[in-house]
Amino acid sequence: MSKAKDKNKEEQILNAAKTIFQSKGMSGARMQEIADKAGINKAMLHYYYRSKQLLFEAVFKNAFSLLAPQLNAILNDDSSIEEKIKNFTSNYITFIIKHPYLPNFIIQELNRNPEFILKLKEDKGFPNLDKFKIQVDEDVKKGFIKPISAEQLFINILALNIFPFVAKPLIMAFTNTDDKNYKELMEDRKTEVANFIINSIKST
Amino acid sequence: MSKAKDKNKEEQILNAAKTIFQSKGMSGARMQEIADKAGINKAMLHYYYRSKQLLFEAVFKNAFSLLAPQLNAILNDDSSIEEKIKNFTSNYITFIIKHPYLPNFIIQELNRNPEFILKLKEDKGFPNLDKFKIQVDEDVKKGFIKPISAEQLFINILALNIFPFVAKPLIMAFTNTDDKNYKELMEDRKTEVANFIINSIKST
DNA sequence: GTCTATAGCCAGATAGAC
DNA sequence: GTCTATCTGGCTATAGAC
Repeated sequence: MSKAKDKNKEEQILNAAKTIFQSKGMSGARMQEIADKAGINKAMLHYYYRSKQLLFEAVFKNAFSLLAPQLNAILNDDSSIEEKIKNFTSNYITFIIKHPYLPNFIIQELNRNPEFILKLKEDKGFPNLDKFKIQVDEDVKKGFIKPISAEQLFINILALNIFPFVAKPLIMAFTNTDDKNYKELMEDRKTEVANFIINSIKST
Repeated sequence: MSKAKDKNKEEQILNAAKTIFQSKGMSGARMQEIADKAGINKAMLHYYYRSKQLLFEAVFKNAFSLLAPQLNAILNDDSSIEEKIKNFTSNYITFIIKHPYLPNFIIQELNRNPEFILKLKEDKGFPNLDKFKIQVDEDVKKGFIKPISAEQLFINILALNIFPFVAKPLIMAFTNTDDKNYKELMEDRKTEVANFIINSIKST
């Protein structure tokens, strides 16, 4: 039974489904478990969402729609590269600390089902590198930053921000930290990551 | 039916199981599918490995034991930080291009089953940061590299190397690349990533 | 060791009463 | 809209012949 103030049943179900799907994946999740968590009957899941597959897709799209605006922020606003990196890193890590299962869920299910991405790409609002690419290329040309392709820089930014959450158990094991220490590491990264990137690309 | 020259049935099964488990995960994999791929009867899987769970654990340990030595290389050899980063990046990316499902598989199943890591940590040969930490701290103290904690540096190295493979579908979608372009991007990273890291940390 | 047949269970989906 | 009961199929695992 999730938080009391879900307006309607549909939302109540969606929230329960989110929790279960995000922690167990499509194939590991059980409709019964979702029903229990939502505090309703299993038959109602089918009444509202018809099938497990459709319920899953609703959850997935919802999850992705939370993430996409975060990316668009870095790609499409008008600030300098350096500011973009600082803002994105700090905002993104703050955001993920609140939704820790999100990136792993999306990555996981896209790997199982790469054709999903085609549907997502149709939506306007799907992150697009065009503007960012122009900006990076210009800054390189003007000598503001060291030569780097926009694609590689973008991959690096994503990697440094997202990976530590996706690989949490691995990282905790390697660095021999408990949950509290891990949290501190991630807090530090809100500024560390931006510095790391900017140090690397800025011209000397 | 996998490559003809599996010495014995056990290995033949293990190889088939590896393929299926790595692409579908524990809960998504079907024993029948593994049997088909191995070209043998479903009952034989149980004869050799008793249960799906045990077969899975065999595959998982096997996968992890491929990855661990790669990490130990960077953590425990005697070269300089800069050389370590260069060697690791180039070797690791070469290695993963050959085993693309590996990191995702390990990360995925550890997230579902964080207690797995406890068993792995018991093995000697489990990657350990102690030596790397001493080296980084000394280099920082001597002013060879900019101040950074060994843990954060290690996380960054892992992130930049591993993430692009884990998030392949996402990255292909964002950068609008096909399989061929993606491969080129990854090839470039064999040197790009090391440069990116070294640029960031080396003293000016 | 290898195979066929089947036990036994569990999960998604639906019928139908209320 | 909501619930109970049940159908149906698929999956792991094993019994048992060879």
